[in-house]
Amino acid sequence: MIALADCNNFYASCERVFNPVLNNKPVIVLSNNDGCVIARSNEAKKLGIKMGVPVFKVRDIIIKNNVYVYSTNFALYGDMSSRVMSLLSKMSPEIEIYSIDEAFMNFTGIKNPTALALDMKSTVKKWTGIPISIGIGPTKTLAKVANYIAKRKTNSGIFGLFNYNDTIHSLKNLPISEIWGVGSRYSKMLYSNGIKTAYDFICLDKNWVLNNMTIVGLKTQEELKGHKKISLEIYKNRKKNICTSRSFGKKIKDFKLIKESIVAHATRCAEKLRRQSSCARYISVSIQTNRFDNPKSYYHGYQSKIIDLPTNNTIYLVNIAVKILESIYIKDLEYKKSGVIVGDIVPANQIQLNIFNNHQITEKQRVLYDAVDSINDAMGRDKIRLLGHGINRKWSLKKENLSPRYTTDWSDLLKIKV
DNA sequence: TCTGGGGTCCTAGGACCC
DNA sequence: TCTGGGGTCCTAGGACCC
Repeated sequence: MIALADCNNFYASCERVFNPVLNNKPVIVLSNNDGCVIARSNEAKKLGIKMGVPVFKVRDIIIKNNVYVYSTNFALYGDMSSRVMSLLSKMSPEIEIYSIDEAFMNFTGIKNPTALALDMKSTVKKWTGIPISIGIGPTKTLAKVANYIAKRKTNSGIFGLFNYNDTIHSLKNLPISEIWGVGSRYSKMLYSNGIKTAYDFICLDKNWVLNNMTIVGLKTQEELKGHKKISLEIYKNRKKNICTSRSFGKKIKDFKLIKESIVAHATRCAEKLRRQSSCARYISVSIQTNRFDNPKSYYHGYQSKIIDLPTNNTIYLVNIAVKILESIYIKDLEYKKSGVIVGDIVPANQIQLNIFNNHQITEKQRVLYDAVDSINDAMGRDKIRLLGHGINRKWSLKKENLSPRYTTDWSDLLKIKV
């Protein structure tokens, strides 16, 4: 048996933990740049605020109903997440942390899975203040189905698919679009073929699924039938790509400002590489105009380069990134977004040395980067940075409704009146 | 006026090799 | 006029996830 624990309305719940005024009130959290709605409390969902909707489209609802609005505060959410995950992993050591607010756990051999799940739920609530739901099933995909039901149709927040009849009954009531692994494209395709529920889907011929939805779709179908095809990944693997990108606060033409953003993104990528002790062999830079403007004039310039020797050297990566930027930048366009991706990542200690290259981090540079990284960890991001990074970050984003970093910054500790 | 940011996996097709 | 058969590697694009 596999269990899936999922934090309810995670970001909104994090805001609530430190501000009880928000209890029972509609709360939403916005994406970077205060652009879209990316989390909603149940009360906000009831008001009809949809996931991913641009804020300006629901402004009237927000004002009319006194919806509490927050900018993203990832320092807070990341810290709350690691508290929740550490509690769960104590109670169930075989755990795969799947996302910031979800974890799969191996419940094989557990005599009373429901009791364990209830215990987890109350422990997490007591120690962190975060409400969670847990679904249990024979496969990951069925655990997802169970979690879906736990959230919507139970009071306890716990639901298990333990036998055949329950499972069939649940699948008959599950819309095809809610299946893990079936997104908007496949839902549309399946729907137009008369497939409306998860049950309809498992009745389909295997070959038809393979031909129309590749091996990935077939795995999903098998998992829904109770056959394990997606295994629990307990051991953290290094990321295969690392991406840093942002929309600008406003449209930008000026090469200098765009360059500053690319320097900042490449710097961040190098930091992320060093944090996981790895090096990248490939780097890609992209710049885009606003894709919501006239589609004919939309420009998305991107280009990648193979690095001859894998590296996590900030200065080297920044230099390549800027060179790539120079070759994709077109004058007089108004840019809205830029990004840097590094990939083909290898562990730093497994690099084949090459005497003709000298951008490998030397001992001296390693000491330098260790110092820079630890100062920035302690004092705040970018306290020490390359000059090309810019001073004002004029390209940077809007964050108008930011909550304090209650758990990660001394100056933002919650104040209690005595 | 205002539209997120980070990932994964699979496939088809082209370049190249013998 | 006739024009093989087997590989590998890389990239772009498309699907998905939270």
